[in-house]
Amino acid sequence: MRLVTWNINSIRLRIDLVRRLTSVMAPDVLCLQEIKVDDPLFPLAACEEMGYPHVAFHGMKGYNGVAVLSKLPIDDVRTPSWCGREDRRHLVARLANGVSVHCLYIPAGGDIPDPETNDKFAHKLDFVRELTDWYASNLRPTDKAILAGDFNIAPLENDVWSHKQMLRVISHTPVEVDLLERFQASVPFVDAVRHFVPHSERLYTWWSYRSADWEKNDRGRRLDHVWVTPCLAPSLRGAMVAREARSWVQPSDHVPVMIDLDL
DNA sequence: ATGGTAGCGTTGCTA
Repeated sequence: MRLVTWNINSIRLRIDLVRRLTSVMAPDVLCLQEIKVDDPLFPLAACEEMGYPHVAFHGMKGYNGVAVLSKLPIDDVRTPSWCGREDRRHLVARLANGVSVHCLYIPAGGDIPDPETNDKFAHKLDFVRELTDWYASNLRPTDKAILAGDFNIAPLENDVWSHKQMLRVISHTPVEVDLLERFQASVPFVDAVRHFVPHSERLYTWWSYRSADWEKNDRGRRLDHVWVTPCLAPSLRGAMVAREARSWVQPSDHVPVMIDLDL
């Protein structure tokens, strides 16, 4: 089974890029974040035409929103919400092969890395704490589950272009990296991409729209992740970050992340 | 220290 996750930054504006991705990579399951569309306007027919008859989506007008496109039947869909908000950042699709796919979009957290003065950062930290508690009590290491999405946190030194300069920049601050590590340890999850790419190797999935010449400067961050439960780790066969998608016409600022499993 | 771009949907919010 091949799974790809991608923060698409508007599924309607970039539906042709979704088409390009699915024809090039042919995932069995595609997790999308920031679809930025209310459910009645979701491009369901286009997804079906691409070969994904099973689609679950949970969107809202203008912001956020997540979707799972699948070639395999989806037996059950859940859309948890956190911190008392209806943010539409989380969708759990149970596939007919017994694997649960958890599509997740963790809040970015704003600019100032202080939860006392920045409500968005406080929300991000609370969001991860609530996820940690929920997964610790609801998911076991023997459950077949994949957690994929834009986590908006780059945990490792080589997940950012400059560890030292990023320590005070939201996405790489010690407090959120520590919370993400606790979250990962709660099940515990296996980082399916770093399973194949050594920690000593730089790896990014996001480059800001604001930086000119992103490719030359390469000031990226690894914000997008795929984690699997321990029982799926022996089935992992490969992982890849589709960096070339950042050069596509009118690209997302995130690129697709892929894993292959032999179930 | 600052500002840079993009999307949504109307002009400010979010990333």
